[in-house]
Amino acid sequence: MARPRNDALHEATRARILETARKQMTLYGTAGLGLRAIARELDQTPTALYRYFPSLDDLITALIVDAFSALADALEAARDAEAGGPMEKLRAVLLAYRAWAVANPTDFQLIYGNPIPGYDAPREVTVPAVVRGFVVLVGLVEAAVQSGAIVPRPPYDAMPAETLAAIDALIAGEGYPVSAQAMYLAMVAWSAGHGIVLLELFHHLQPVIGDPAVFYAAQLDALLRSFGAAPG
Amino acid sequence: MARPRNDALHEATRARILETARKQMTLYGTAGLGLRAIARELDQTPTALYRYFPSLDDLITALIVDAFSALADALEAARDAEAGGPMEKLRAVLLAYRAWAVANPTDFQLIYGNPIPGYDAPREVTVPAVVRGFVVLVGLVEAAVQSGAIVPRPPYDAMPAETLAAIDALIAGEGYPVSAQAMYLAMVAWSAGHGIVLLELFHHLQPVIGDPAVFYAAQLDALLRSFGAAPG
DNA sequence: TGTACATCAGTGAACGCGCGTTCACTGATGTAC
DNA sequence: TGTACATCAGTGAACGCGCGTTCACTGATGTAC
Repeated sequence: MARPRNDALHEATRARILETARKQMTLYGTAGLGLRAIARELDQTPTALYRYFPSLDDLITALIVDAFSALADALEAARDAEAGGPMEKLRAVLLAYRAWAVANPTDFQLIYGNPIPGYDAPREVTVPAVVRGFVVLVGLVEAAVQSGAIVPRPPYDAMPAETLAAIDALIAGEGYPVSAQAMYLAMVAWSAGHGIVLLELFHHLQPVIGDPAVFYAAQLDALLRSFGAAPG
Repeated sequence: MARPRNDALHEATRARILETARKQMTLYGTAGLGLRAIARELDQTPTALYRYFPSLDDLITALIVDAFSALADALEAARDAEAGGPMEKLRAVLLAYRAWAVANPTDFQLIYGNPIPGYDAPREVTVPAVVRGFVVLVGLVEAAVQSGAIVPRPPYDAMPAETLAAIDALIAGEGYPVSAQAMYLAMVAWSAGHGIVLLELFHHLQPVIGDPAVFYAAQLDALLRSFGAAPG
């Protein structure tokens, strides 16, 4: 080939486009994303972007995958930075979940909020990205169960038979090396944190309870205490 | 006046417009709402809608207020239909919260999901609509506390000092006839349910735990048990 | 050392589309006199 | 009983705008010979 593509430069421009897209998204919402607006901000022709993304939908997919990866990075970093046992690491990871959402509200809306009209995420590329973050959570719950930090105790010592059957089927089907109880408690913790984060993000919490960080930490500690151990 | 406006007819047309808007919203998302698209669906000129709404933003505001009202209606109906004590009524209301969201996913996204790009909700009209639903929840928690069905018990017997201060300030400022503890527990229950509902709405729950209704009911019972009483 | 040329990043015009809102209007209708 | 007219619902053309995507192109650049 007579003129090889400068991969480093190409990648850098691609990153600049995504960065600008993220900025636009912050200003105009996830549904306000547009190729022309991004190009305008970059002082470029709209058509120039087609060198980097075959279509707007592909650009959105890249944004989504990046967001899931960044969230997973944050969760892994929190886990590895915490020196304590699995219970303390679990606490750190759930705190990091909220922290990331608050620091990156638009990215959080992109991956966990309303779908973008006319856009359909290709599952084969987004699902692995979701799983990576969830694995951090489940892994720590499993470790806490193994170490005896989490002990079966009401009301979380049992789960509905139907729920257990679904989890068992998933674990068997995908070959995940975790117990059904760990996966169940991970979902319990995730959904609990998720609810607070979303209410905070759209300002439904603050008028009542003040600082959401305090409220979130209190709920997290209450939940972990119910799981069988006092918070670290 | 020579030609009085037929108020019933006018109101009926207004309702038809809102109904069509809701249908469009279901198909194309909350951000896909458009005056022209609604008019097209109604076989009318876009300008005809200006007889009923001064602008698209006013139409969206009407949709939001209606959605909050419908949700509050559903919660009140669930409370009044349940024959048991405050604890049973509380459980019924929280089940109704999820049921309404699942039955009206787009309306739920409209009021609790991503904001619509370029639209700003007028707080003086939306805030009272939000409050009406929340009052149902807080009222029942307060009644349960009064009746002794909810008793102070770890981990929900206390709350952070900062949270208590914020809630006290709100209660004093607005003159709500409830205790801080009741308002706190209402927020705890709301955010817990909210998280499950949103994960279910965007299909993050189903691949793991199967039927969200079962999971939701189990979490609800676990929470109410922690509040101090066995579920009805 | 010089040159042909494949490939690169990016341009500029154009396509067909949908959008919210304005304006001047049309025809129907019910009331006041 | 008849008529003028204010108000109604709705029309149709037009405004200026932004959108994603196509197409043929320009000029630079680095390699192969």
